[in-house]
Amino acid sequence: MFSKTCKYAIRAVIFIAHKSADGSRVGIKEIAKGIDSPEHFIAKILQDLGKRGLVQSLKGPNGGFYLDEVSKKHTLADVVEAIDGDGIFTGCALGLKQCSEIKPCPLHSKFKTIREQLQIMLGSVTVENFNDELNAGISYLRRN
Amino acid sequence: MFSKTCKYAIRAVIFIAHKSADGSRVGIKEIAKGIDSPEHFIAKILQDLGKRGLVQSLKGPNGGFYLDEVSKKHTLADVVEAIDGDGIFTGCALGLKQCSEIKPCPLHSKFKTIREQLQIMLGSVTVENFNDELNAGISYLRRN
DNA sequence: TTAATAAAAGATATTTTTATCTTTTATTTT
DNA sequence: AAAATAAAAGATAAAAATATCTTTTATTAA
Ligand code: FES
Ligand code: FES
Repeated sequence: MFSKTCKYAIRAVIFIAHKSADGSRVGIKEIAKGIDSPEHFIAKILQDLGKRGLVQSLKGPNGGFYLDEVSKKHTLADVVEAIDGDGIFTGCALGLKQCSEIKPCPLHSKFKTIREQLQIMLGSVTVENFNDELNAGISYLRRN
Repeated sequence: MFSKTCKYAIRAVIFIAHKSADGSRVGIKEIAKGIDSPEHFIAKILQDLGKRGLVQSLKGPNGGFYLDEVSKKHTLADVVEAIDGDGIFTGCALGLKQCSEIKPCPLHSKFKTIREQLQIMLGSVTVENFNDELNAGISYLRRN
């Protein structure tokens, strides 16, 4: 569904939203531990998300990653698109060069419905939407 | 969504079902052209599907690939599972080691619905289901 | 203003996926 | 039986994804 990179990215932004909700910043080590990802790898991913304006960061002591008011409101669809591109929302299920109504693949009509539902679902939740349930221990960003 | 290998595989089995519906066999070159895939690569994939009993083949003149009565009835879910495994049907959207109700990721409940719909959709169509529409030129297995 | 901290940037390495090429085996036709 | 055909098998290669390591830059605190 999503690339491994994208899964890490989603977990990371949700984690940052959660941990920096009080205005503080979260370091890369804490993030890596919190979402169970390779430290240097998630660093690269966040660097990329930073360039795209999906996360903010500060260097030096007390530095780390955080989200400004705009970033908090980004949807998971934004994150997915930033990392994996829009192929998942627009591409052909069977890999035809072009998904289209005019010359559709055999799966087109049935697949389209599901693809749209995925897009609606991801577009309807912001990265900060999960803060409460993470606090309450109702959902998790890592497993043992 | 699916690996490139899996997309080729699905297109190939649908193509074979279509072309061998009359009891004949289809050669690897015709398949590769018909679904616009690298010839040697789809050969490897079909070799694999052959071992798993999802396609049949015969060597020598008039040889090629075909589907027996059982194979024709296999669903696209069977093909996907043979190539990509069941991760798409059972795995966590965010890559947690285990998808579960007890310690779910933030996306679990919403994602589960979509994952199930995908499984139902793929499980409800057999590889031969598309023969008529392919004949009628209503759907396609390649684009220019 | 020096030392410590933490991310950014750059370089390299490993693994997995995708693709290609060659040789062998099975089958059929002549 | 020999020649031709076509897939199976094996070996190699290229590309992409994932992961790690090192150096640099920015920021803060002592
Ligand atoms: S053409 Fe394949 S999904 Fe639209
Ligand atoms: S735990 Fe993530 S989808 Fe079920």
